[in-house]
Amino acid sequence: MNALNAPALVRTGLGDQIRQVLIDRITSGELQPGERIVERRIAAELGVSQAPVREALRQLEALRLVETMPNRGARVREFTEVDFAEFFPVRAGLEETAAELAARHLAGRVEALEGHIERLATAEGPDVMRHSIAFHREIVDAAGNRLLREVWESLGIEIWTTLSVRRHDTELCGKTAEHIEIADAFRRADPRVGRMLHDHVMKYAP
Amino acid sequence: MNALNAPALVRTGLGDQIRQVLIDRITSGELQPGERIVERRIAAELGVSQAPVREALRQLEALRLVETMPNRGARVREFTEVDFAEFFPVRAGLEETAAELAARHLAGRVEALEGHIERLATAEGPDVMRHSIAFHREIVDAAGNRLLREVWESLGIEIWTTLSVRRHDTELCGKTAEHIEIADAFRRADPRVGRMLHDHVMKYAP
DNA sequence: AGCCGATCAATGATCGATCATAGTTCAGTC
DNA sequence: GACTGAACTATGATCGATCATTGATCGGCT
Repeated sequence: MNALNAPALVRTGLGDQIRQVLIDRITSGELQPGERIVERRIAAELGVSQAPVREALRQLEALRLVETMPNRGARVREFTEVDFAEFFPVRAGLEETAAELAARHLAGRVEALEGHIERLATAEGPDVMRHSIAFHREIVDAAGNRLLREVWESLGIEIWTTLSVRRHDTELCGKTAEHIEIADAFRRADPRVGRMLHDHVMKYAP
Repeated sequence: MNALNAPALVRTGLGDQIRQVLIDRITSGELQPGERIVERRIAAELGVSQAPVREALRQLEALRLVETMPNRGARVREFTEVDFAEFFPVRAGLEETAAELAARHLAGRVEALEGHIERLATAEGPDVMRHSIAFHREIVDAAGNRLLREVWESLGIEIWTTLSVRRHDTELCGKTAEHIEIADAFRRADPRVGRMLHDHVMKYAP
C-alpha cells in the first residue's frame, strides 16, 4: 500500500546521484571539455568513497560524456562537430525503424501523439525540447521493441540534443507542422512514415 | 617502436577477464538462465575481490546477458523468444543506416567485402558465423560513423547471434549468394542496398 | 644538448571490511 | 490457521586502505 501522495520515492543509489551531479556540471560548463575527472577528488568533494564515483563515471562513459583510458582515468569529452554529425543519423535510423514497427500499433490511434503536439505547442524554453522528445519517445515506445527503446535511450537523447541545440543555436520551435504531418501519416498508416520521421530528425542535425 | 611480432598485448584488467569468464559460462550453459550470480561467490571462486566482479556484471548487463535489480543482485537472463525477435529488427535497422552511409565509400571499392565473402565460403563451424559477422562489420565500419559502430557493437552481435542460431537451429551456410548480391549492389551504388541489407539481416530472425 | 634509467607523485584498480536492504524465519497474538 | 512484526541471514552497496601503473622529474652519461 501507499499513501496517495507518496512521491513514489526513488531511493536511488549514490552512483546515480553522483552521475546526475556530474551531468549537471558538464552540461552547465562547470566541468570544461578536456578536463580531467579524478575519482578521489569528486569522492572527497561529495563526501563519498571512490566506488560510487567510478560507477557514475562508467555511466557517463556510456553516455559518451566522458572518455576513459585504462589506468589513466576519465576526462570530459571534447564535443566535436563530428560527434554531433554522427548523432543524428543514428537517431534518425533508429526512429525510422521505430516508426515502421510502430505503424500498425498507431494506425488510427494517434491520440497520444496529438497530446504531445498540443503540449508542445504551448511550451516554452527548455520544455519545448522536452515535449518534442516526448513525442519521439512515444513513437519509439509504440514500436513495442524494448531493445530498440533501450538503444534509443542509450544515445542520451536529451543531453545530446541539448548540447547540439546550444552549440548550433538550432531552431526548435518551427517543427510543429512536421509533427502534425507525422501523426497524420501514422493515422492513415502511410508507409512512408518511417522515412518521414527519419528526415524530420535529420533536420535537427547541424 | 614495436617489435614486428609484438602481440600488441592487451593488458586487460580483471573486470574484463571476469566478464569473459562469465560470458563463457553463460553461453556454455554452465550458468543457467535465471540463476543468480552472487558477486562474492564469483569473487571467492576466482580469487579476486568483489569490485571487479561488479564491474564485469555491469558489462554483462549492458550486453543484456544478465539482469540486475537494485539491491538484489544479478541473475542470468532468461532468453525469451521476444528477446530474439527484438534483436533482429534493431540490428537490421542499424545496418540499413550503415549501408546508406557506407554507400559512397564502398561504391566501386568492395574488395574488402569480397575478401570476407571468400573467407566465408571456405569457413566451417563457428568460423562461418564469425566471418559472416565480419562481412557485416565491414559495412558498419565503412559507414564511417563511430557512434553507429559503437551502438551496433553494443548489441552484442556475436553473442546474441550465437544464442539465436543455437536456439533455433538457423541455417547459416546458404547466405553466400545474398552477400554477393549485397557486395554487387554496393559496387554499382544501388540505392536499394540499405533495404537489401536490412532484409538480409531479417532472414536470420526466428 | 639529447638520450637514457632511476625515482617520485598522482591516481586508477583492487582489496578486505563494514553498512544497509531485502527476504526469510519464527514466536506471539488473534 | 492467518497475520504481525521482531530477529536473523544473505548479499548488494559503500567505505577506507593498499597495490600497481602512469607520466613527470631529475641526474648522469655521451
